[in-house]
Amino acid sequence: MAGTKDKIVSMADRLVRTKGFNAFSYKDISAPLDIKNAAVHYHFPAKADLGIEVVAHEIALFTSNTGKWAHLPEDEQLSRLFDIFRRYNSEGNICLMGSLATDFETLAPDMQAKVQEMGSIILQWLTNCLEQGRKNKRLHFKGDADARALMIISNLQSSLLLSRVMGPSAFHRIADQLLEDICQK
Amino acid sequence: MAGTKDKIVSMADRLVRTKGFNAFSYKDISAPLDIKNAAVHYHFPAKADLGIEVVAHEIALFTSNTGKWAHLPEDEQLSRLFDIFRRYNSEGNICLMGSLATDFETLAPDMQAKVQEMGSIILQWLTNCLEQGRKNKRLHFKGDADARALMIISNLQSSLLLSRVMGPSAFHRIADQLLEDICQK
DNA sequence: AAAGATACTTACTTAGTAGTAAGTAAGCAA
DNA sequence: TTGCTTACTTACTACTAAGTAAGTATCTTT
Repeated sequence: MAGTKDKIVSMADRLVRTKGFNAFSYKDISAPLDIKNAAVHYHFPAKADLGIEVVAHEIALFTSNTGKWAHLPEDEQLSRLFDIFRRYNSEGNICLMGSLATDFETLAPDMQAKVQEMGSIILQWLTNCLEQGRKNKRLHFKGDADARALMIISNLQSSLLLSRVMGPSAFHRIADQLLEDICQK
Repeated sequence: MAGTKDKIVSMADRLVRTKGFNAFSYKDISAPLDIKNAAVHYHFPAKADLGIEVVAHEIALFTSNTGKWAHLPEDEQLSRLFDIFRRYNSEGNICLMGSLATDFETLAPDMQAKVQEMGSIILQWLTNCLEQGRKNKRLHFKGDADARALMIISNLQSSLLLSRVMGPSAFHRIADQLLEDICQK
């Protein structure tokens, strides 16, 4: 039996990705879970506490996933990352970074720090993956690996946003071209 | 004498780019302009009316700019587009599309339509610019011009978001790599 | 000078928001 | 059995949001 606390975090995650952090309220969480507003405050006194938990959960998930892929060739690892975003897209979700970066200036300092931590972790992993992949001749790109990592993350993030406005095919067209650019050459 | 209405739109534009559409209130506009809340409602009865005007203003600006560049070679036109984003970055602003795409699901239908219109106009221009540029051998890229246009817009948009979280150098590293990829080869 | 439009202000309503203080029911621990 | 903890609910405060109705000062037109 998944506890109330987990359900709240899961609900908040979904809401951040669909409506944005500033656009959802505790009522949006409490009503569907059939609990009271104050029950959410019991587990997460301030909204920032809930936001931090959502980000922490995402960091844990990312770390767990990339850990499982560690034995795979780099192009395959990259492909798994793309699959995650592909699923976000089909579910109408945007990525946490994309959503929270927009509202970044309005977030509490400790939540800002957590978002930055998430960014660093993702970028570090991707930079390493690209670097190793180029060494093993499985990936091909010009310039610094960390600049290229920034570009890829930026593209994945934003393609989900554009998909929402221009239709979901936008994501696939960007992702396919991106993979083609870097895997074959 | 710039009228109050223009000042309101300009203020709203800045607020959308810094805080997001859902995170600012009419008070954030009326207080700095030293007018009353209701004065903003006089010009823009509903918040969506103001949002639509902000987007319309951006469309007009974009059309005016690209019109002025029409005589330039395509790589130069592209470079001008990048300059605009470079200025956004140095001012700590994100682009309208990036900001409004995050909040897209929470926007009124007529405002959603206006955002989509803006997206179409920008993409159409960029696709055309890329296509012509490749024909004239001034730009070099693989695949469809409209997929590439999506990628570039997506990268520019999201690099501003990432800059906010990971530091402003993120934008420059992405933009420089992007231009290098497409101009020389 | 009179009538009307323009651009507001004053003063308000309605409907939310995050957050809290105090109480309670159920389970466990000594 | 008494006391403590967990996980809430009830009932609220303080505040902020968008939006409105009615009044006013200042131009503009006739």
